Amino acid sequence: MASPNKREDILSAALILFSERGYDGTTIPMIAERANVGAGTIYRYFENKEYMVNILFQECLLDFSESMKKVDLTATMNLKEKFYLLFNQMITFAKAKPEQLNFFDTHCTGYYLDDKSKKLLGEYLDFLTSFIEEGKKSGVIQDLPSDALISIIYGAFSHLFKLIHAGLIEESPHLLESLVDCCWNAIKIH
Amino acid sequence: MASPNKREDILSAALILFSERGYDGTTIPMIAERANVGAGTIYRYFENKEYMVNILFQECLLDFSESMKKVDLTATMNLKEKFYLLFNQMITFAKAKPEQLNFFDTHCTGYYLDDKSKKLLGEYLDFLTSFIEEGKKSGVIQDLPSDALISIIYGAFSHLFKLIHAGLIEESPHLLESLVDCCWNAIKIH
Amino acid sequence: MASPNKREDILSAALILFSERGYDGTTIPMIAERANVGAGTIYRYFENKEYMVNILFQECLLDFSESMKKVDLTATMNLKEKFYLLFNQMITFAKAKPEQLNFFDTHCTGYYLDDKSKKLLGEYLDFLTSFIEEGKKSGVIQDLPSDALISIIYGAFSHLFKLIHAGLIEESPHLLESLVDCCWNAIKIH
Amino acid sequence: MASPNKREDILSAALILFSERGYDGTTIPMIAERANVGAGTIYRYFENKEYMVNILFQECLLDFSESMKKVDLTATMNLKEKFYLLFNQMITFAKAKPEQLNFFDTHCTGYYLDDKSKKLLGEYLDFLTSFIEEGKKSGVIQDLPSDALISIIYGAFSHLFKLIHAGLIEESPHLLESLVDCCWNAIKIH
DNA sequence: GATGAATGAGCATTCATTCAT
DNA sequence: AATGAATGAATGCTCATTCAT
Repeated sequence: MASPNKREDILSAALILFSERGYDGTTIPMIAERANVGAGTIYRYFENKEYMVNILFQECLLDFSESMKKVDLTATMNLKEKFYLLFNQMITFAKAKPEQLNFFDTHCTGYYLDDKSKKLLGEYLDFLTSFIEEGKKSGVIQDLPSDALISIIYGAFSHLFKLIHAGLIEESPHLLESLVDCCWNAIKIH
Repeated sequence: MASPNKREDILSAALILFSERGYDGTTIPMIAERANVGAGTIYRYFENKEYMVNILFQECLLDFSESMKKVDLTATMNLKEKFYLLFNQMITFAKAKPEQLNFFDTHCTGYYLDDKSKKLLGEYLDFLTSFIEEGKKSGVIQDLPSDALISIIYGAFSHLFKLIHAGLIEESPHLLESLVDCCWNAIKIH
Repeated sequence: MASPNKREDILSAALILFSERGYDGTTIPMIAERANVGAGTIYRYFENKEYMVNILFQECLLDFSESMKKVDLTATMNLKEKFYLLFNQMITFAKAKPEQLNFFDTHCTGYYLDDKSKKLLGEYLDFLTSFIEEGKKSGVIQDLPSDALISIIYGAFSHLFKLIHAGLIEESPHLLESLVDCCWNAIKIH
Repeated sequence: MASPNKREDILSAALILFSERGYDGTTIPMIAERANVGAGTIYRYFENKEYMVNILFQECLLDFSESMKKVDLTATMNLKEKFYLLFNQMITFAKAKPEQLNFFDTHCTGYYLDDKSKKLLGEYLDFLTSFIEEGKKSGVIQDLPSDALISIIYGAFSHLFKLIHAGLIEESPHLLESLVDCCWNAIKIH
């Protein structure tokens, strides 16, 4: 009857509520109710609400970045091939865990993020940056600041998935295939 | 000494605070202090906090959409020319009123938005949609759902400006010119 | 209808409740109810509960020590005369403000007292000490540590008044006159 | 490894914590941690927190009063000799079990004391009273209410030991011998 | 019109107590 | 017998809102 893993129940509930209503718009009683635990139980697992968002943020980010780093980029591939593999991995993640993406997106600039969360975010961006730098060096990606290029691609990607997740846009294989093309066309040298 | 237009002072203060801390993370006393008015004064101008976000949202959106609709698109222009004009207008708006863009972006899916706000948002999207539809008909824009195309372009644009506004990316004329190209390349037929 | 001095109402209520139930046994709602104010109102006057006890403690102690320092000790008096004047002043205070004495007595070793409260307490004890020292030098008071002598006298005095205040012992002019004698006999050289 | 007597461990921990922080300032988890038992274990030995203070209070008081009643007062002694024996027994107890004295002192007026605790306290006071009455009859102790005289002596004694226990006054054989004299002088007929 | 003192509902958090293991 | 995870009532405190000035 009792769930064997209350910690996960709480994090799942928090993930969805934070995504829907934001950090300050979500109350501990809301999380407790959705997780089917008493309000006090939450404090057995998380020191306080702020620690909780940060842990959730870090777990989401690690999950996402590990998924990305898992992509097998062999040396013989050209950059476009690598880009497509990475981007498709991002799509795979977004389809599998839309709430995580949404949560990450809406909380990555929160005033409540602690140093560890910010550091982790920085590290992940560095990984993406180094990929883009490689493309610029080999002359296939436009010569714009790497963070700007990442921002453009990630913005397009995440905004689209936010609307898909909200049910405002219908997902289709064709759309997702085209999305990769769109993003590649946005940054490649013509 | 006293500001002649307290209503505007309040809205300006709210705009910035809502952008930085979100709706629920912003308190009426915070707004009152930043606007240099008493907390009670806010209730002379706005029925309550929820009405206030909605009015602010609607004013921002109207301001934005009027700015877009003001662009003079003469019949002789081709679609790319129109796109560039519209997009550059969006950039002009973003540079002039970065807080408004940021506020709009972070609040357009808020659970507290009322019907009027949602209706206005829909109308604005329709305007953009009809533009994209035109491009698809004339065979210069890819055959993807219009709202998806808008989402891609708007996502790229707004995410970049969010980072510029946060001081994480440096704005430059070259970057902004290239941004239009990127977005056009993302959706045009190659 | 509304009391003109809510701060005093709150402090009075807190004084009595803290005396009766201790710091931790007294809740903010209890204080609010007794003071006839809303619970939130208390926080307009006191940063938090801990600040409140400390302010109350300091005000009580200042009131008490000012009352003692007000006693006119002319140079021509001998030490016994001075002792009787001071002790009677203490009794006067105890009769006028029994709750203050009781509160002071039960809270002067509280773990929640801040540095300012402790400093004030130290200064007051120094005043008493210097009086006792004078008596020891002039050979009329026993040669024991001054703080021990103070403790003996104050202990006898405060314990008796605690029971009087609790209604367990009946106060009478004769008792109070005798109390001074008892205390003087306890410390004088025979 | 496990203590053979958890009940005593719990009472010892509670005694010290209640003395230092008061009844309401002490939590069950605090007691459990200090006693090296699980929080739930406490409820095997004590129905609830309130029963626990009362049992502790009663055990302390019985311990104290038995120690006092154990003093061998032979019929041939005069009252002063008896007083000195009794008082020195009190000092012996205070030196051996300072926490018990301190706990007793700070909790004997607690709102949470039940009828049994109050009855026991009354009985103990009656014992002391009858001793004082004897002295008054034989004309060596002043004619003041017995409970007042007890209060004066006990107040002086307990206050001094509170400060000794707190480390604010240094204990010395001379001080303790003098203390008896002080207290006797306070109440005897001169 | 403007204020900010006052309020109490509601928040994050703690803690006495229970109970499955 | 002993534990500590789980609970929810109750705490200290905040804040949207009201209203007397």
